[in-house]
Amino acid sequence: MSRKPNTEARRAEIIRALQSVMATHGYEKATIQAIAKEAGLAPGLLHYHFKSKQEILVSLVTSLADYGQRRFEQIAGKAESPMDLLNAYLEARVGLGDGAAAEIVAAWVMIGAEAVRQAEVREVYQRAIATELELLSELLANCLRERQRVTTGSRDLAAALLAMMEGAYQLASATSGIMPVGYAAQSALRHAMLSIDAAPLATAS
Amino acid sequence: MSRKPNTEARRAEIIRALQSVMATHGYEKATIQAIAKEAGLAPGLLHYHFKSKQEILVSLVTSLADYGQRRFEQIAGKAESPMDLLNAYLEARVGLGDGAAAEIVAAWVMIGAEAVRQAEVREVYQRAIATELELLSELLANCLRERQRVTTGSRDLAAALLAMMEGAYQLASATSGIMPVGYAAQSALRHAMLSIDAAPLATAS
Amino acid sequence: MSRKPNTEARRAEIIRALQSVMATHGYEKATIQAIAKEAGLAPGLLHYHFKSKQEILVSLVTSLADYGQRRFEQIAGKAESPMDLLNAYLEARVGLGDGAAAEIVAAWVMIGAEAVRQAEVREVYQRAIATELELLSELLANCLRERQRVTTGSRDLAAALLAMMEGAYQLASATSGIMPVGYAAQSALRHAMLSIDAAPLATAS
Amino acid sequence: MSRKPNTEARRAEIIRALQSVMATHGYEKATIQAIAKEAGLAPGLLHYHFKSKQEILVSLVTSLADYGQRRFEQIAGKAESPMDLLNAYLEARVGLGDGAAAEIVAAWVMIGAEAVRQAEVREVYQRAIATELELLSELLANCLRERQRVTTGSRDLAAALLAMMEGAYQLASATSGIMPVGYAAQSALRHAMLSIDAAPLATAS
DNA sequence: AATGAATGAGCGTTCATTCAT
DNA sequence: TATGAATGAACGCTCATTCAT
Repeated sequence: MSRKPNTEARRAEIIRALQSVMATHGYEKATIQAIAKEAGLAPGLLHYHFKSKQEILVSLVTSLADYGQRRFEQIAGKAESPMDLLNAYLEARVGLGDGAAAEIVAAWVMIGAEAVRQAEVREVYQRAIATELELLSELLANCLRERQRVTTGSRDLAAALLAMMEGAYQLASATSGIMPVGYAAQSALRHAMLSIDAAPLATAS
Repeated sequence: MSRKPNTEARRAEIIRALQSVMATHGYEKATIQAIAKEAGLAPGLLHYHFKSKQEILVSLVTSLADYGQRRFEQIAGKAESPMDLLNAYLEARVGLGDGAAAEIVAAWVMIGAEAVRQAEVREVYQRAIATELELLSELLANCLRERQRVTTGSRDLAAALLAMMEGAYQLASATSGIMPVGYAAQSALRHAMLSIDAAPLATAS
Repeated sequence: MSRKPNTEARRAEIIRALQSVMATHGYEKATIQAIAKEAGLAPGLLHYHFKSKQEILVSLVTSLADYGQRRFEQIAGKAESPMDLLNAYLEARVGLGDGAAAEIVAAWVMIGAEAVRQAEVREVYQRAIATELELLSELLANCLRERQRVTTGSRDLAAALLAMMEGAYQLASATSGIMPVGYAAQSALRHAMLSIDAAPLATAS
Repeated sequence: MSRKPNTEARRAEIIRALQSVMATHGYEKATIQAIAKEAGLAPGLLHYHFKSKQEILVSLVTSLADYGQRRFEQIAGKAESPMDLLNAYLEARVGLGDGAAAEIVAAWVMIGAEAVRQAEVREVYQRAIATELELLSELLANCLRERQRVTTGSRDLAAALLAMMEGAYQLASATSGIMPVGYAAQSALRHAMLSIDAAPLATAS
């Protein structure tokens, strides 16, 4: 007899709507009214499901981080070698082709800017970045190990690749023609391979 | 009899104040009141010297682009070889150490986000990025030529390096410890050198 | 469950408040704050029900035009002869006696001035005037026909009478004693009757 | 040795500039900056020659009233009969053909609206209207006397004609095609003549 | 759960007026 | 006289948030 709570579904709709509006209008101009309209909901409902506008943003950040994780795991399922896994990761991050991806990428750029100025957003953003860094670092280390190289430089290399991907997001969103997102995957992979090959051989201890 | 115009000086002060406030609060929260306070001016005066808040932002973008240009030329003056020049460029872009640099870097990240959503900002941002790309591309081509390599990949390599630097700006501003800006210069240089060495030799035709 | 919309009622209140404030302070000085206070509403609410201040003004113009129309129809209901109808019209337009009328008249004068400088207001103002002109023209033609006169001059006469009424509004609002509004009805009627009598007889064809 | 004061010339320029700007933008939007630009003067200079913006407006009203007076006297110079004089008056008031006239007419409409809400403007506006009324009344009385009619109705008739002219200004400024200013002169003259002819004969006492 | 009206602080911008030069 | 920078109050408008229904 009790009503079935649909809070989780509603929250997801709202988060999704914020992502969509943020992609083109930024966070400040993503008004509650605009998000509600995008989601097809009454404005008042948003504050029923979320305490504040910032809470929607924070939820979006974790939501996007989770989405990236799932996407990688999905693509990685088919991979067998460490190199395949690395490739799968880069593909999951920057090898996005369709329109929905452009929205996600633009939204992520906006999130990055908000992370600079909002401590609460920064916290969850940082956590997401740190997780990425760790994952990528591990993937690179595995590649290095496979080729009998020392793994000391894997974290620095991961940071460089991460920066390249984030920068590609930015350039892809704010310019046209100069740097398509998809192109970044190749660049990153090439950089990774060059660096792996250039790494010193691990001596048997 | 008549009063001397001081518009140029005032405009510079205001632009500088916007940069400072944007670095920590973003563009939307960089209110006219806040900028005026930072500049030590009356709020109304800002609209005497600028038509709109957006005009201040656009001026800041070109101002920062010019600053980068001058900084490179200054550092490049001492350089002799193509490799030195490349190094000087990367140093000018990401080898910033002092506090003022962090402000510039953070402001540039905010500008990048605004470029996504404001056409007028995007235009001038794009122009700045294109100029950088061309310059860096030329520097890389010179390095390639010096080592008798084909220069076909120089533009793609330049784009990758540019993305890496922009991404480093973002990560440096929004996270701590993960990726210091200064570190990006080394990464970029290493990537450049690896790529140059890996480029095929130019055959005498 | 859901709340009932009350937009139409609120819009009417706001329009009414604008009319009241405009009558004594003009359009520019009829600030959103002042209108809100007059209506007993929070200032922000005005922009919830209207997109802009100008939209309130445009709504007021059509509202007043409609009111005039209704007022005429009401008075005209008792009329029987063409001359009675003409009299009813003039009465409805300028034979206003009570205090509410003075407010309407003054507001209309302000609207006239705004129509000169705001294209959007001019458009709806012009439409209202054109409707009046057509109606008055028809009423005059009927009077002329009843007396077997040619109706060729009816439109010019209508324009002259309309001008006289608008001018009476202006003089009644801006001066005291020189031209009471109510007096204009008599003048206009006299002018109409003289003109009708002076019109040439329609010859049987 | 002493500098030749040019205050009067400057004041005239400023008044003229206000008239020009008011005609299209109204009084509130006729900013000091805009008036100064129209006059080709520095903004600060306006408050050197006038105490306030309102003082410029008041000066404009008297200036326009004087201009009308001079214009009538000029045209009236050639007139011989009372009827010629009446005709000359109406011609001077509404028989304006060129472009400068449209500006004056529109400015006068704006002044009329300001007179409703500003006591100080109303005062001088009222004085101008009263002068007009007296003059027109006298002209009509002369026409009536010439035809041996009683002059009792001359003032009421004058008021009606004045209203018609003011209304014609309004309609000519805010609408197009419905009522050209120039047309009002004929209407008014016809109305005057009909009324004069209809006035009862003065009996020899 | 859901609606949509209501609130009021704060935004960018305008502008009459003042004033140092 | 003349200039143009400077001031600050007030404007129309936006918007996150609250709340009665």
